[in-house]
Amino acid sequence: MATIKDVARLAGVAISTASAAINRSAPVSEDVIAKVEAAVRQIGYVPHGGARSLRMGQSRLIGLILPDITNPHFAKVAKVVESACLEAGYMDAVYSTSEDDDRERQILEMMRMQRVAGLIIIPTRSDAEHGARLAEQIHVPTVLLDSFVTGLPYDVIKLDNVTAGRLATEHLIGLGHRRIAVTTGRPNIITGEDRLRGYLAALEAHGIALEQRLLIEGRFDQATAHDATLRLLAEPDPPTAIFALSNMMALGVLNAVQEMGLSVPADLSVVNIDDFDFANIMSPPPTVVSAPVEQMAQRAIDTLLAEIRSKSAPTGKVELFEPRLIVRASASNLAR
Amino acid sequence: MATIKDVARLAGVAISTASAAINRSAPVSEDVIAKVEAAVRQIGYVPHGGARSLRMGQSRLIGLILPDITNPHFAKVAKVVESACLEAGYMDAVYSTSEDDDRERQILEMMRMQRVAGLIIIPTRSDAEHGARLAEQIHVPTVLLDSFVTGLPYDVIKLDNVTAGRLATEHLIGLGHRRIAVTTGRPNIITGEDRLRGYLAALEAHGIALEQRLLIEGRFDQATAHDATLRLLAEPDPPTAIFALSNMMALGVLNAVQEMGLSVPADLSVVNIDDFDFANIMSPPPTVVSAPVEQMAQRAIDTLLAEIRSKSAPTGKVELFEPRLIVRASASNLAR
DNA sequence: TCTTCCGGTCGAAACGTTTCGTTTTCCGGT
DNA sequence: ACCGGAAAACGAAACGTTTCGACCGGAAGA
Repeated sequence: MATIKDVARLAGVAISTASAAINRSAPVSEDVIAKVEAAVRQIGYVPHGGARSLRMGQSRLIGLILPDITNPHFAKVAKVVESACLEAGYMDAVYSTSEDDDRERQILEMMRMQRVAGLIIIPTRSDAEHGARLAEQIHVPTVLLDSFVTGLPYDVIKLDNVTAGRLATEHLIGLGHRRIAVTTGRPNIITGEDRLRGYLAALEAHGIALEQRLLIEGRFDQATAHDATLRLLAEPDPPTAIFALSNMMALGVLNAVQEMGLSVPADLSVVNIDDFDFANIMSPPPTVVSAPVEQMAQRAIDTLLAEIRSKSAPTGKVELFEPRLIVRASASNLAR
Repeated sequence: MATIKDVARLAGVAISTASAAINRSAPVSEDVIAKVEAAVRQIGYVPHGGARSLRMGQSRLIGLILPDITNPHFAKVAKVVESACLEAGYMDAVYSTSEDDDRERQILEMMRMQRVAGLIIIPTRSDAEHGARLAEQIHVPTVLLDSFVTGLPYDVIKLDNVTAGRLATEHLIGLGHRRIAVTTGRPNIITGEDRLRGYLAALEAHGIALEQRLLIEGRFDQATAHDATLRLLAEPDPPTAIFALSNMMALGVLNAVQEMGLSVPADLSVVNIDDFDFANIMSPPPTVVSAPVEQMAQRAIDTLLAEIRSKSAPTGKVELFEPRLIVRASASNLAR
């Protein structure tokens, strides 16, 4: 395969000159640039990324670590990041942790092996212990997306989850609901905790007592939300509404209701966080609290790129994005 | 950062011995292995991927190039490939072409720069010209997924698209439909062409004349299918059924029908290829022809890995997977 | 006219691995 | 006690870049 040596020989210049011409990293005369570029095209030269990263101490690779690429929410993030990277001359390596700590560790190790220039992480857990472990393994500019990990000095981009939780809950309360169940994620995931906090705040603001049985601990996935819904609706005095903390959990709830031969919103009102692309062909079109995913992702990659380029230390700033309530048809006035 | 040199010094052995111990690439005594591994752990040594790829001529990276990671169909492929790679000690770099030739070219160049060990491609086009261009840029083991590109010697894994098209169409015909529109992809995408071929075969087998106006050329996306549906349904003598060639196009059709205040399947029957995860909460639950995406992706990465390991030339074999008709509620008997 | 400086070019070193040919060590057989 | 040979360990070269100091010639300033 063609190397820069071949280019240099063909162009009749020194290797270092060819390098300078290709990268515009030092003054080179016009005609030499022309000759070098011609040579590059002629032999189809493509720089060796490995050699480059060896010499320069870091590669033009950016790592994106998220829970599950299969979730449309995260797929959107991946797409935005990819585009931005490509534009900036970087590649990105996307990895799904599947919410598994070991896997996250393994991925982080591969990232390190590739000497990635920077990292965007949506971590599996937000507790301090996990944060410490992460910090130990990470030695490059990093931006935390969606989730804040206590004790880590990195920049954070996330939704105002407390407000999101409050918005959803208050909408249901405004509709007359009092027994509102909520499907949460595992503890130690700040996203979930904050949304729950918003829920609790709304309840309290309206003088509604919290019922522990209505708090369902899941794993942000479809299955647990599905099962919990089945169980909850079979109880005496079932909830009249469910607030699902994520898109996947909402799908689980909706499925369960449908399986039981009940219907939304007649038998149960549902609100969730995260919009769906295909919302208008769902039955019913869901009322949701949506997050500006793409903008957040864009901000994350912009921040990271800036940090990489400026070689500046992370500011440790937390940037909040505002959620928005979109009223459709999955939540209705409580019939009495 | 720690290098293998540090490991060697700490373990009290030569660099080459440390390397052999780490990679098990040459006989090393038990106690030396133990010492080296201890040293690795102690200083947190992680090999430098770039240096490795420089020396070995290829990296432990596998490229996955697909149309759009945001499409759940492709996201599934990405997930399967990622898992398999990780298991085999590889990393994968996923890229979306957005059906753009230039972008595909740019991605391919980055892949080459990284000296990827292999490639899985779902190409944007299937014509010979494009194939030639591709072949020119690719110099590593490659597997073509979903799509066959004429003139390329690589292994191919794909759905039996002709049968898929026939299955869908025959189901509609069996329901009494005669005016069946079909939303296709751009020409030169073999996937679409084959599915269309199945449609035509089914029509012919049942003695139904083809109406050109019912052939809608799209780009496998939601928007074109949406617009076409709007137009088609406004015509005199509109189709009673639509066969959507992809999941995204089906979404477009469904949206359009819903917008017009009509309903599926009462006013229009719809069948499409590719199932939806959330099928049972769609209204109506769609009748589809589904493809075993995950199995196909697994087969693709297995084939690629085998090829990389054995350093054998590609067999150029085309492997077909069978589609399956799943009858739900979006297609019904034609009321007369 | 002599010096200074700068744009342009060059050569060589260094980055961290793996690999291959060579040397050392150790063992069993005579 | 010695030899032969296999197993284990070693040292050095090579992979393809970028970067840095050195060099050269010509223009500008004295």
